Amino acid sequence: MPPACLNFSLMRFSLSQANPTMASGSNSLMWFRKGIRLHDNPALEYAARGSDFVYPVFVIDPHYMDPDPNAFSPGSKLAGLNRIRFLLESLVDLDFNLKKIGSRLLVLKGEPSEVLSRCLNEWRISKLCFEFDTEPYYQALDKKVKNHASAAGVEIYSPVSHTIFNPLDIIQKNGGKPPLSYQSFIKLAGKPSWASSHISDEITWLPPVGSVGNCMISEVPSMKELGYEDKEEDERTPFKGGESEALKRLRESISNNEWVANFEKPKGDPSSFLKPATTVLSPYLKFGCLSSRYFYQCIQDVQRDVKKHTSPPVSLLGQLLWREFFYTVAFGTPNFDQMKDNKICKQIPWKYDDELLVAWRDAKTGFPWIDAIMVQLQKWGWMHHLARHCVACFLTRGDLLVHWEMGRDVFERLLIDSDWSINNANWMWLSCSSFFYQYNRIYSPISFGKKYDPKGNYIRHFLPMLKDMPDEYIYEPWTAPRNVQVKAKCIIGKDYPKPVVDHKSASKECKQLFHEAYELNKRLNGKVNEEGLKDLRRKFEEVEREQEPKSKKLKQKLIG
DNA sequence: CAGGCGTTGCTGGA
DNA sequence: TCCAGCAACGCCTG
Repeated sequence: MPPACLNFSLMRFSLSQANPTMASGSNSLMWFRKGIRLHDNPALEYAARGSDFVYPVFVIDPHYMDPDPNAFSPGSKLAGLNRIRFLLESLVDLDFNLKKIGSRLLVLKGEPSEVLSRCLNEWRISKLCFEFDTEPYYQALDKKVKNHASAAGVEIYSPVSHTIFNPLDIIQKNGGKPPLSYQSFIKLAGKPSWASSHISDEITWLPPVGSVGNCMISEVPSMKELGYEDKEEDERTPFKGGESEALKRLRESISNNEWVANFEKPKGDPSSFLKPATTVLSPYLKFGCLSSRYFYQCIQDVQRDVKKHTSPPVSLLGQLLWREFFYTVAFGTPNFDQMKDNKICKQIPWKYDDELLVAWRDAKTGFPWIDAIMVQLQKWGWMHHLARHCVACFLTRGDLLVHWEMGRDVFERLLIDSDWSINNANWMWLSCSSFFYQYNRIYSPISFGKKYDPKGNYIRHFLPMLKDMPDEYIYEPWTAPRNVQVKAKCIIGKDYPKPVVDHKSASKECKQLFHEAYELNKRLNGKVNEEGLKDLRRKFEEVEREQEPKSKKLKQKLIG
């Protein structure tokens, strides 16, 4: 069981007391996974306390980092290039910052639990320290590692520091079940125990790294050394990984008191890409380059200085609490990343349609607003939150009825900030599978973007083939007369695809399907089996066939 | 068991 | 910029 939320007073004194002359003959291993930072890092501070030598380790898991030529985009089996590069940049920065305080990062390669077992043995480690992690992958891995370590008599310290609250505390407070709404989460969570005190400053000293013996250690590898072709000329994410970059970004964001105080998430402009409407601190929180607790305190300091400010859920602080909420539900819900056997997930007869999925994934839906967002995802690994809503809604409950798990996989791979708990939660939210159920509220792939960017600058940037399309057709280029298409050097159906569905009829069908699927879920109290879903899908396909001639005619008319 | 409420819908009108 | 009307869900609270 993870220890309860941190005692910050302990952390404040920890380093000054870690005096090398008082050495007790112990070696510590600090295992970095997330939490790639020196500030507010209780596991690292504990490792430093009273140790002769501290071995800061990062293990490169080939499963996560080796190139996979069969993946749909360049990268490994699980991550696209942007996120792999972001991670390497974060590690280089960590190594740099460790070197400034007399240490360094030791990079090893292999299955993490095997690598660590060897290290514990070779370096005669007495304390193994690593941040507690709620993800199923780490839960399983950490169990293995803890078993190895305990058998070898190694002390384990695994504090909760990736989140502000300990998800386990919240779940216990709620009678063993995670809260299912933001408001009930807020009530349960209250204020962090350390809200009125200040968390510790950055570490200024670490015990040296001991002899590495026979363990194969290296510097942080480059993309090339990992086997990736990393062409400079490719458009890549403008966001650079690392703690230094995170703190710089944080300071820039919070230096504008008024902006912090008036932040209202739903009012941001998703089409603003040169100057994003949000902080873009999410990738740094994901990898723990930025401490969520430090961020929380910084926002609080700003709010104390201003007359009035926005409140959760829309405020900046509210965004951090969304993260906490989703981490808590994800930790307390078995099979959180799937529809089947997931108690909080509505059972919907989704399609497993590869053609539709690929059209969406590869920015070929024929809806410029949707496709531009998907190009930004591929190139930058980041889009505004509302842009994510639009494409997720379009793929699932709004238009295509493709399974949310298929969209989730694409986001998980390509986003630099993809986070297991938050990504799955948001896909369930947007697909009306959990948390949010108003399936009649559908984002229009045409008019939603128009509200913010009537001239279509965002579309023109990410879809250059449409750059000369007149404003009045930029969101619906298939309605442009032939001569306009010729003049814009963009023939619809040749230079840019025709729309993959007619939004009006597709969204109407989606609402009908959801009406029936919800009814079935209600009647069976959520226990819908595969047979039930099949029936529903069959029934619905009949409706689709009946409506097809009509919608085909309409489509033809639209396309001309 | 009913009523209030929910981070971010759309259209059309003032 | 704000509003009503649209159609209407489940969760939480009393």
